[in-house]
Parts: sequence; C-alpha cells; structure tokens
Amino acid sequence: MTTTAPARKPTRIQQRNRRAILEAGLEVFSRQGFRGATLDQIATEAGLSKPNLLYYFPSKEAIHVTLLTQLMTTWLDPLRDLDPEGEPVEELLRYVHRKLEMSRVFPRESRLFANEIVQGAPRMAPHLEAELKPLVDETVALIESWIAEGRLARVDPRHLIFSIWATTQHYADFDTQIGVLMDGRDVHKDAAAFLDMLFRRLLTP
Amino acid sequence: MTTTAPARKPTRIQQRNRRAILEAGLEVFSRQGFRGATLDQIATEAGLSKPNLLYYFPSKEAIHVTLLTQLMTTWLDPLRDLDPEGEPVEELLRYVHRKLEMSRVFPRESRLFANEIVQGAPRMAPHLEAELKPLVDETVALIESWIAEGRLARVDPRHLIFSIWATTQHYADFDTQIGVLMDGRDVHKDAAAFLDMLFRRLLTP
DNA sequence: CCACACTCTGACCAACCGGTCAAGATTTTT
DNA sequence: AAAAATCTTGACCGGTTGGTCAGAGTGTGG
Repeated sequence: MTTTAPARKPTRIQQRNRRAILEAGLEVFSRQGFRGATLDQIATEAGLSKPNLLYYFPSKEAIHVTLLTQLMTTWLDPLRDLDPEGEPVEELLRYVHRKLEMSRVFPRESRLFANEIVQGAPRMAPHLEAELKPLVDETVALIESWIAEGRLARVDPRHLIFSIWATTQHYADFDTQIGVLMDGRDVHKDAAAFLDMLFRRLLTP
Repeated sequence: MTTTAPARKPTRIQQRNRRAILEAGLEVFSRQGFRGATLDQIATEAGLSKPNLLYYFPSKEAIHVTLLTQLMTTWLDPLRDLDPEGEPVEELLRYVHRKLEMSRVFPRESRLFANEIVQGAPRMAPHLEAELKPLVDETVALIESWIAEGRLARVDPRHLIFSIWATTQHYADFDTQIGVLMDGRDVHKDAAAFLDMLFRRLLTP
C-alpha cells in the first residue's frame, strides 16, 4: 500500500467523468483561451453540473494545466523520433508529414498550444524551458552534423524547425481562414504535396 | 455640410483619447483575446477612467471591431502591391520580406489577427469573405499566369500564400516560444536570410 | 466674462464568474 | 440489506465585469 498519498485506483465513474471533462476542456479552451472559457461552458459540454465538475478537478486552472502537460509530451514525440542513422532529407520530410497529419487529426490540441503561446505562455513557460528547449537543442545539433557531412543543404537549423512548425500548424490554427479561402477543396492532400516540394527543394544539398 | 449624421470634426482631445484607447486596446486584445481583455485593463493602459473610455467608444466590442477593421486594410496592402509586370520570383520574395518586416514592426497587430482567427473569426468573418477572399483569388490568378508563362516553378498558389503567411507571422505570434529557443540571437536578420533561401529555392523554375 | 458644448468621474447596477457547502442520491462493499 | 464510500446537486457567496447616469469640471468662441 502506498503511504503518503491515498491514491486509490480510480473508479469507472471517475475515469469516465475525468475523461469527459478533459475532452470538454480541450474543446472550449482551444477556441476561447483560458480567460475566455467558463466553467459553465466546460461543464455543459461535458454533460455535468458545475459543482460536479469541481468534484473531479479542484479548479479551472487544474483542468488547463492537466491538458497542457498531457499535450507537451505527445506534441514533441515526432521530433524525438528523428533517426540520426536515417537519410537526412527523408527523415526531415517524414517529420513534416507527421506534423501535418497531427494538425489534421488533433487540430484542437494545436489551437490549445497556440492560444497559450500567443498569450505569453503564462502556464507553460516552465515546460518550454525544461522540455522543449533541450529537445530543440539536441535536434539542432543533429541537423548541424548532417549539414557538416554534406548530406543536407546549409540551412539555419532553428529557423528550419520554426518554418516546419509554422507551415504545418497553420492548417489547424487558422482553419477558419483556410475554410473561407479553400471552400470545398481537399486541403490536406494538396498541403502535403506542397510542403513536400517546399522542404525537399530547400533541404536537398 | 453633411446631412444625416452630425459628424462634427473631432476635437484635439477626441483625437488624442480615441488614439490612446485604440493603442491600449491593441496592446490588451492582442495578448488576451476579446473575452480575456477587460475594459478596466484597457482604460488603465490608456490613462483614462472606465466611464470616460465609454464616452469615446460605446462598448468593448466597438473598440475591437474598430481595430479589426483598421487592421484588415493595412494587413492586405503588401499583397495588393504585387506587380504583375515585375520579375515573378523577385516580386514574391519582396512580399515575403515585407510580411516578415511587418511581423517585426507590428507584432501586436499580427497577434490580434491570430487571436481572432483561432477563435473562429466571430467578428471578422464578413471581412474575410468581402475583402480577403477576392484579393486572394486575384493573386492566385496572377501566380497561375506566371507559372503558365514558365517564369515560376509549378506550385499550388494558395498553399504558397498560406506558407508565406505562416512562416512570417509565426515570428510575431509565437515570439514567446521563439524567445525561449533563441535567447540573445538576432532573430529577424537570420529569419530573413532563411526565408529568402526557402522561397527562392521553391519558386525558381 | 459668460454661455454653451465638451469632457470627466464617483456611485451604482444587473449579470456573470469561479468556487463552496450541506444534504440528498447512488453505487459499492460487507 | 445495512453500512460505507462515492457521486451529484441546488442554493449560495464574494468578487469581477460591461455598462449607466446624474452631475461636476473644463475649455472655448463670442
């Protein structure tokens, strides 16, 4: 038996309701931002009353922080999966396509992240320093070694990473705008082809 | 003399205070979004009392709408300035550099726009349809004609425009993240060189 | 210097917000 | 089936928010 923390294993009801709350929080926070979202919105979306919601999470902030922490891990996974032994251009293009696919499948997560950063990352700054920064530094070193070996065109690794993030996440974060400008077209299929060409031309030595 | 509307010419005090309010509104809305911003914040930032602020603008929404409307015009100007008679690659690169420069000089305007779009463009959707869409359609036609003449690589014009917006505005909208990852470096100078290379390689036939 | 339009403010209001609480309903354990 | 643990809710609370209003202050043209 664990000592200090009670830490009973969660009930089925707990699992269901906590999951529903996080799902609802993602929906609402990703569109409204932290201050713009209300507990009533989240509770309604989750199919619970407000006091009941606060039975499962101690505060609005706790829901937000839980979502951001969960997000950080899955968000960075594709970057961790770059294979130093692989073919550099193909590895980076695989990363581009994975990021674009995440924009298609998890647009709300992308917007949650965007909202947090645009507003100055008040609740995420520690995560950026502790998790994102070292991982980016590693990746920069890897790309630099590829360039030194002449297997990649000479590009600034940091700005390369920024441009991949920017172009792929754009399809999730600005989907409203894109919807206006691309009515009816198959956005993501064309986007994949375009980004492939963009980064292939850039990176090929 | 104009008839229906009184439309006296604005006093010096009116000019000064309306300007101060819009400046303050830009500062606050661009970081907090519409719902996250409060009239007290804006009033304090503008150096006015809240009732006095509401003497110059009838509501919080009126300030926001005024900012968005003003923004739309200046935001699209660089796109209007593409010269059909110019050298295609150089014209588009000039557009890239102007957009990047706007991210450097007007980061708050960029974030104001980003906030509005991420949240589903509730107050801007009409502007997007009426102003942005026709201008983009024109530009797409221009780029397609350049491609048909063989003066530009075969790229999807719409996704080209998206990628220019995404990469340049990223430096304003995500400046918090970039600050963490680029401590001390001269971000914009390197960004200009990087984006020049990125789009030159893409666009050169 | 006076009349008049313009500018500004403190006090106030109703609606909304995040969060609490006591008590009742429901499920699980024994 | 009773006891215990878990779950749910209506009523409520203090603070905040967008907005109002009557009246006081101020600048200015005649």
